[in-house]
Amino acid sequence: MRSHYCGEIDKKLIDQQVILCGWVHRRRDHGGIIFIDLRDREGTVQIVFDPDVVEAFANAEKVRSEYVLKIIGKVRNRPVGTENPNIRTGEIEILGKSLEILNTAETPPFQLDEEEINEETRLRYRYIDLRRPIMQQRFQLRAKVAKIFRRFLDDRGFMDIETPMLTKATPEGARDYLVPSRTHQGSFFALPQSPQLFKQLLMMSGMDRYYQIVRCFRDEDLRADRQPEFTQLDIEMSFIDETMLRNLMEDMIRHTFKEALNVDLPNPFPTMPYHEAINRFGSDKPDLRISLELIELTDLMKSVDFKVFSAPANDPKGRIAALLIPNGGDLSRKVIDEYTQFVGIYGAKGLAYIKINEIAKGKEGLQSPILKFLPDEVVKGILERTKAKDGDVIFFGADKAKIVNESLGALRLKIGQDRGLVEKSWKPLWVVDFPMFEWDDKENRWAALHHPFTSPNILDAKQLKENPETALSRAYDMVLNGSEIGGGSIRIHRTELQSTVFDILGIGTEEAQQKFGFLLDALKYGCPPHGGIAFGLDRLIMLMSGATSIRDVIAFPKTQTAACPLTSAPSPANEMQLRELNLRLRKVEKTA
RNA sequence: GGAGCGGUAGUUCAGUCGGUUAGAAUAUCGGCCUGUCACGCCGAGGGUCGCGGGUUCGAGUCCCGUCCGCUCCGCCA
Repeated sequence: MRSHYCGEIDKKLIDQQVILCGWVHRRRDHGGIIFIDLRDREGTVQIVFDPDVVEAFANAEKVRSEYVLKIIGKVRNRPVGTENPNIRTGEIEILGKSLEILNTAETPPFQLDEEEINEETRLRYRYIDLRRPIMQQRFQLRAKVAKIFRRFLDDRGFMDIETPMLTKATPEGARDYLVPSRTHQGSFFALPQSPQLFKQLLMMSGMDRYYQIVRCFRDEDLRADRQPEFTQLDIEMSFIDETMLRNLMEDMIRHTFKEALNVDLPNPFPTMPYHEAINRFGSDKPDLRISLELIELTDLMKSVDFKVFSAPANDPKGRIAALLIPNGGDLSRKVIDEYTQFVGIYGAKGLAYIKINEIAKGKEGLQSPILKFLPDEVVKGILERTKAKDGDVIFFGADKAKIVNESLGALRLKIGQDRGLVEKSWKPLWVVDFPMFEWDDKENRWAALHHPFTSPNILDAKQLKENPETALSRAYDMVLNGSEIGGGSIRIHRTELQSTVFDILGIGTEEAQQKFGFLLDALKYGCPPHGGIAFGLDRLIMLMSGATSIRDVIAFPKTQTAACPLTSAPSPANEMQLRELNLRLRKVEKTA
C-alpha cells in the first residue's frame, strides 16, 4: 500500500491501493454515490464511494467542506460512459473503501474558489487563505527558489552564517525598530535594517564567501512592494572586484530562472550607467519591456518666448523632455486630463502635448494648446527629434530635472500599461556608475546615495574631498522589469578612505567612532578588498510568481499601517513588562 | 505628514434625485433529483448599511469628524 498526496495520483497507479489525506473541497451525492473532491497542495482528486461501501458511506454522510479526511481506496479508471470533457478532476478516480474524519470544520469565512477577497479578511484568516491553490503555488515557488540559491552558493564555497537580530541602531538610513534592554535600562537594541556591517566584519574574519537568507527590519511606511520586515538574500565576498561579483550573481539569477521557471535570461545582462537610465527612462530602475523613451529637448528651448519652457531650459538644474506615444492621437481630453493629474503627483505643474494630425500640413496639421508659443523652427526640431508620425501624440515635461524625470518616468510606465505596450518578457539589467554623493537641500550636506561603506571610484582622499560631486560609487543595482531586485557594491577596505567618506558626509571623528568605531577598529587589523550584494527575496518571488504585492508571497504579512489582523499585533504591553523595562507610557492628549 | 479609491448579508457586489418592507449571486440550512465535478430544481434563515455627530418630516444615499483596508506621494542610506 502506498501513501500519496491527492494531486500525485496518476494513471500509473491504477489498481493500487492508496491512502489520501487532505481537505474536502466539495462533496456531492448522486444515485446513492458520494463524490468527494479532496484537495491538498498538489491539486484535487475525486473520491467515489459506491453504495456498497457501507462503512465509508456511513461516515461520509457527515462530511462537509473543509473537513480533514483520511481515505483508503483503490485507483481506477473512470467507468465507461462517464467521460465528460468538462471534468476537472482527471480520467481516473479513487474508489473509496474507508474514510476517517481526522477533523471537522466550520464553514470557512470565505469561499476558497472566490478570486477577489477583501484583503483584511484574507489576512485575518490567513491560515485559510493560504489553502488556496494560487497561494500554495506561490509558496512552493518561494521555497524552490530559496533552495536553488542555497545550492548554487553552497556549491561555490559560500558559507551560511547567521548575524544578530538584536543589534545596534544605525544612525543613517531607515528608521529603526527598537527593542528595550532589561539588563541595561534606558538602552535599546535595534533590529537590523540589513546585516551590512556584520557581513563586512566577516570578510575581515576570513570568511571569504558568506551568504544568508535573512530577515531585515525597517520602520518606514509600507507599499505594495515594501513590508516592515522582509527577507534578503545577503552575499559578501573577499578578493573580488565588481566584474567578478556581477558575473557570478548573473549566473545565479539566470540559473534560478531556468531551474524554477524554465526561463532563459540573456547572457550577459545589459549594463547601463545611472545617468543614461535617468536621461532615457527617467528612472534608475527602468522597465525595458516598454520601448518608450524620454527625448531631450532642453537645448531646443533656450530662446523660445514661452516661460514655461525657457525658464527650465536656462536653469542648470532644469530639463525639458518629450515622451512620444505612437498612435496616441486618439487619447481623449478626459484621459489627457487624468495624465495631467497623474504627473501632478510627482510635482509637475502641467502636461503640455502636441497631437500630430497630419504632419505634411506643417503647423496646421498639429493640435496643441502650446503651439502658438513655439516658433516654427522649434516645432520642426521637436518633430524631427521625436520622429513623430501622423496619429501620434507628444507629451512634454518642463521643470527641475528631478521633477521631469520622475513625472515623465512614471507617465511612461502608466501609458505603457494603459496601452498594452508592455512586452511579455523578462528584461534584466545592471545599473552602474551611481554618483557617490547626493546633495541634500534640506539638511544642507552631502548624503550617500548607496551607503557610507561603498567605495568611491576616486581613491585619493584629497581629490575626493575637493570634488565629491564628480565621484562615482562602485555600486551596482540589478533591475528586472522595472523593479530593483538587488543592489550592492565594492566596499571601502581602508581606514583612511572610510574616514574621508565619513568626513564628506559630515560625520565627525567622534561621531564616527561612537557609531561605527567597531568597524573602523576592525579595518585597522587588515581588511581584504571585498564587496557584495543583497537581493530582495520577497520582491523577486513576487515578480517570478506574477503577484502584484509582496504580501502575496509572505505567509503572514502586515497591513499598510504595519499591523497584523491575524494576531492583532502590535498590542499594548502590560504594566509588569513595562516596569521591568523601566518604561512608562506618556498619556497622549487628543487635540480637539 | 499628504492625495485618491473603498467599507451594505458569511463572501463578492448592486442600491437611481434623499422617500414605503435594503436587493442579487454565492455560501449556509431544509426538501427533491441523482456518475456528479461552478450539478440542477424548490424553499428557508441571514443586515449595528464601519463608527460618532449633523442637516432633514425622512439618510445606506447629503455634510463634518473618526476608524479600518488598498494604491500612491513624502519617507525607505
